[in-house]
Amino acid sequence: MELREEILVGTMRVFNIKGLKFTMDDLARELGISKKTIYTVFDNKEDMFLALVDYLFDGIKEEEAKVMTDPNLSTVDRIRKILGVMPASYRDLDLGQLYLLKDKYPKIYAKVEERLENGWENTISLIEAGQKEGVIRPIHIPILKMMLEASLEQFFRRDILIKNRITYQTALDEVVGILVDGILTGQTH
Amino acid sequence: MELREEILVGTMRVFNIKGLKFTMDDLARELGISKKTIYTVFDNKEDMFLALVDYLFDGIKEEEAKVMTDPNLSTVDRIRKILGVMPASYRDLDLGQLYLLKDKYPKIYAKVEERLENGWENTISLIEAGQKEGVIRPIHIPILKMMLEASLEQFFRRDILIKNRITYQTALDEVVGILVDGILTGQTH
DNA sequence: TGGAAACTATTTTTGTGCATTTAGTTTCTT
DNA sequence: AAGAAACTAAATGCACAAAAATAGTTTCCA
Repeated sequence: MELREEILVGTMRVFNIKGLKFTMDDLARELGISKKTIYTVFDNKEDMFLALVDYLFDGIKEEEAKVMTDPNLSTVDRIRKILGVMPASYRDLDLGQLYLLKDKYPKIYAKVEERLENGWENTISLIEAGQKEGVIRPIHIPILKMMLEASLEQFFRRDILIKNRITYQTALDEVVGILVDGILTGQTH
Repeated sequence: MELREEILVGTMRVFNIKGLKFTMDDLARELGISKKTIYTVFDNKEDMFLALVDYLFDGIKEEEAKVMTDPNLSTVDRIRKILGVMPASYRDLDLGQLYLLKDKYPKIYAKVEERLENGWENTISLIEAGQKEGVIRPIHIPILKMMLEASLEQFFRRDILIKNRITYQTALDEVVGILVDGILTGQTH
């Protein structure tokens, strides 16, 4: 792994351990390199964060592209899979936490916001396709989007998963399942 | 309407206008009565809040009782209706806001927490009944609970409803609809 | 009886100086 | 070329006092 990527991955690690208030010294210690080396790659902390956001979302886009181009999947299959892609990457880094950087790093906040918004383009086009096919009910897509995002947020904010002994993956699968299938049985697919 | 109830309803109004930082002077002005009169009914502000919480939840319980005892409804009908009862009362007062009183009025926080928890007893028993009947899939009820609560919270926190020109009632119906039916068409009920 | 308004004891908020922390640089060393 | 460590300027946090706001009481008046 190249140095640049190593630093970004290390940033995620130290971010998850120390929270959003990690210092560049923390990061250097975590990586076992000196700050000087970090600053040979990135001009400043903000640039590093911005690169991290792109790195994360590019990974998501890549996974989404796989789902979109897989010829063996139906539209509904694709929706079911793609609804899990973005949330899955939350395991690497709680993107919601980045929102707390709003005051200190407004640029980062704007970038996360923008990429979270654009990150739904594939999903939206799939749902619209599904609606044209007649397999998806006419719903307000922003509401569905909001329900998924809000549910994810709760996984981190409250200790609901720990309390109920549910793993993140199980919970995520169930949330997507409820959104797609609802809670009723006896469906015709 | 008796004085006590008038004060509680006025508290909701002023709470929704001024936010959680309304003063007793604000309330007296809103009601067109003097503080003295308020203090003839309630010993202090905290007691008034506690009474308000009970007032709200008693209203919810009442609506729920109607749903539970209506002999014309199936279990699924009941679930669909009862999932809307608690959220509907959020229109009167954003209960989520009361959570912010945690530091200043821990007693109120505890009461809201306790009543929100107990408020799910009817819903839980209905879902369990539905699961026994085989009409509801085996899901983790806490996750469903969390999804509804998290979605509601978003209605108030973000301006998503205004942005998309969706009324609260429409959004609420759609959230409940998605939770119960999912987003797929072609279900057998 | 109840409203208006003045009053007071507490709380809450605000501003400020001081100590600490931290981003980014520089120096020295291997 | 890269690490360790010292360094600086700026940001942040904190203690504490002054100022403002507010809960609850009291007085007076219609």
